[in-house]
Amino acid sequence: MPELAEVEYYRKRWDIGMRQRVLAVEIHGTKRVFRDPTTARFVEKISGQTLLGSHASGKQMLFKFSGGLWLGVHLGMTGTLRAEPAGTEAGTHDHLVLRQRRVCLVFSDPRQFGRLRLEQNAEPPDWWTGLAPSVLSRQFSKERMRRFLRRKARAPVKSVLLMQEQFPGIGNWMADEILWRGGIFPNRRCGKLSTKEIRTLWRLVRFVSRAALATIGQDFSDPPDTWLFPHRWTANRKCPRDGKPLLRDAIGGRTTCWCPVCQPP
DNA sequence: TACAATGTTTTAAG
DNA sequence: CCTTAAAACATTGT
Repeated sequence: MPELAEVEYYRKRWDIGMRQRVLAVEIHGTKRVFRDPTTARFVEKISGQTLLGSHASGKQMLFKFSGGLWLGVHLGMTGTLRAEPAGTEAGTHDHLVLRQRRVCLVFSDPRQFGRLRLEQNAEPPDWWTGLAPSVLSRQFSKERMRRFLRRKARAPVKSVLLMQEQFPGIGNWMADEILWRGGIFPNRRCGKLSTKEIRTLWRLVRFVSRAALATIGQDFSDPPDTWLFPHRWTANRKCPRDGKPLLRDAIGGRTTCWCPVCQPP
């Protein structure tokens, strides 16, 4: 589920534990979310340390603890973060629980496509500092995006929007939203996009990201009904622009929803 | 029952 | 070496 704005929302769930010491750590250490050996081995080191900061970059999160500990969190498809009253028992899919005096901070992930990592260092880990710049930053220039699309000339634009190396935080629903707004058929090859369409895409990547952060990212509220978002999974899917039935099919290996009128092949 | 689910990584093929 | 497609991962819900 989590894309850019959902990740931001979940990141803030742990704010309540900021500057508070972690008294105990509970894990489901054999689960796939602990696939990095160092994390599984050292995660109990968080015990006794204090949560000092949190950051989100695309779909990645990094939590800073005293003692030079950095906890990396990726939510995969079904991961969530939440805070519960102290003493709450861990549920089946609560793979990491950080117990503090007043609350416990929980990472939960039924499908376990998510990932936890832990490093100890004075500086943030390399995997974090090497992440692609935010689509809302100045570094995400039209020129940079154009070069990327040219490199992916034979791939469907839908697949390319999901590539985190260029579009950090964009996921399945955001990609569909961007293409629907731009009137671009999701299976179009990137090399065939016009200069005008590329400019439109650039603008919409930023617009949808910004607007999603302002709604979902704040309080998990749905974007307005004028968006594709609330319509794309409903039984009787209709385009909010023209009322025509929305189509659904796998494009680039992912279920894609589009309007055949707004987004002709 | 069988398939699909807002994601990434690995593997294989071109 | 580069790009692209497909399978794999683990669980739940329709």
